[in-house]
Amino acid sequence: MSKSIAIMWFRQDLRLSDNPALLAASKHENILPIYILDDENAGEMKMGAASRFWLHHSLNSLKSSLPELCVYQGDAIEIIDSLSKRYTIEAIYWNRCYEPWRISRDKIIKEKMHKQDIHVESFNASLLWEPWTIFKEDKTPYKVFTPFYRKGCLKSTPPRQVLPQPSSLNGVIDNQALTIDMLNLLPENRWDIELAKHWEIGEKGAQVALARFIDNGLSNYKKGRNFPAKKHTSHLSVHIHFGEISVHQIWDQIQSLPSDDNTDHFCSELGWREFSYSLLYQQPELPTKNLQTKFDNFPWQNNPMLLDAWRKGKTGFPIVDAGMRQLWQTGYVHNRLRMVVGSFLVKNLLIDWRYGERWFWDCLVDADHANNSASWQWVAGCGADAAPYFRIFNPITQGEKFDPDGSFTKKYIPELAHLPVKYLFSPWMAPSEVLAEANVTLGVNYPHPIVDLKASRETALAAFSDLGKKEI
DNA sequence: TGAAATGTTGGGGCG
DNA sequence: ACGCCCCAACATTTC
Repeated sequence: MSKSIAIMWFRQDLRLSDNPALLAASKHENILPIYILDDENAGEMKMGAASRFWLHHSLNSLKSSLPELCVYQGDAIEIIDSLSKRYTIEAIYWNRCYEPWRISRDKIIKEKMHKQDIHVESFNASLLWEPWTIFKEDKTPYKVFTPFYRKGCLKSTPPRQVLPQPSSLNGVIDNQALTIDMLNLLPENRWDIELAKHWEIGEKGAQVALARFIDNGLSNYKKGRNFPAKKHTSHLSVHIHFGEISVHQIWDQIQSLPSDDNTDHFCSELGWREFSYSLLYQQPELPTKNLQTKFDNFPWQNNPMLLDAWRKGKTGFPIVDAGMRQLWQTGYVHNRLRMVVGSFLVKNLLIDWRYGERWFWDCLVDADHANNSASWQWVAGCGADAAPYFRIFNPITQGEKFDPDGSFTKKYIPELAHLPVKYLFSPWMAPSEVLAEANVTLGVNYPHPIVDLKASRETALAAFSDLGKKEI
């Protein structure tokens, strides 16, 4: 007789606290905690390189806090099937994920297990409000953020209570499981070593990040969040994405503080995440298809040279390059700069937002399908409740406004470190003696601007305006 | 969660 | 003293 077990299937919930599926599994005598790297079902949506690096460390962190963690690689449907043949399974527990490919895969597994009379139970661990519960009065989903959040979420049933960590867990080892190292999640040329220095990965790191944010960042969040050189953003996105901390835990702690503009604003940012998930749930093709179909006719240029310069942070526009180099060096970009570099790619370079989405997907440690695709559609102007297409960021003005002393830009572009702030965001305007004094030679140690700001802006606006005419 | 173009106002220099 | 012009500074409109 094979051993009788309950399976706790970890996915995007790599934590012990406030983990509903784990708590349910902990009532069983013998638990097999598993993680499956399922690139097969993910297909094009499989995790990018930066995410894999994070996953590697997060799994190790999780494993060290559990009696055991068994990892597998491949089609989750087959792997769970095979487990069901080798063990007597009392139950399978997991927390819900919302990517379309996972929803359809999980549905198949659920049906298969039901046929074998195996109890399968899924829980909500990563959204404050389930996307199928928030609708307008006419029963259709919200398409505008503010009413979605204010009338939909805030007026709905409050988020569930935070759950305690299981008091005890009896882990079982499956000798056919792989080791975490065998998943090959780390890159061959070890850029991950430098990246790792910027982060504390795992459940403990997530709690530290939240505490640090509440102590230092939150008090001036609303204004401070716009300045990349300041430390007023939470840096929680990646921990939330991997479920090292739950939004319920965050919401709960912030709501327990005296309410003000800063706490409200931060909570509304969590609301944007809910909104993105709602959009993805209602529109599974969000990552690839313009929500506003008139953008299907947009005359993208998709010039590979320009795309390459953007990726490498060599556009000749210092605030853009600083953002893109921050992405490459740390796996993260400050929110203000995500908007700046996004606007620049789509509107000044006329490159399809999907190229930006793919690059971010590969480079961001917090790459998240719902957030990434909803945000790129927002920047491009083709999404729901999107920034209007004519809102084109001026990288000079944005630099001057949001990095006024130039410290952020100079950190990531050391070759401009000696340039006076007056010319830092537009080095091509600097008199030649100023450039010489600062040891800057355009075209040699820092690029000439790859486009003309004014002309490219006008081209983009004209292309967009044509779109409107075709529609009619 | 823009920016540029255009419009308006009011203080000060100047004939 | 007065009108005229210039032009910041701010407001509104347009893309």
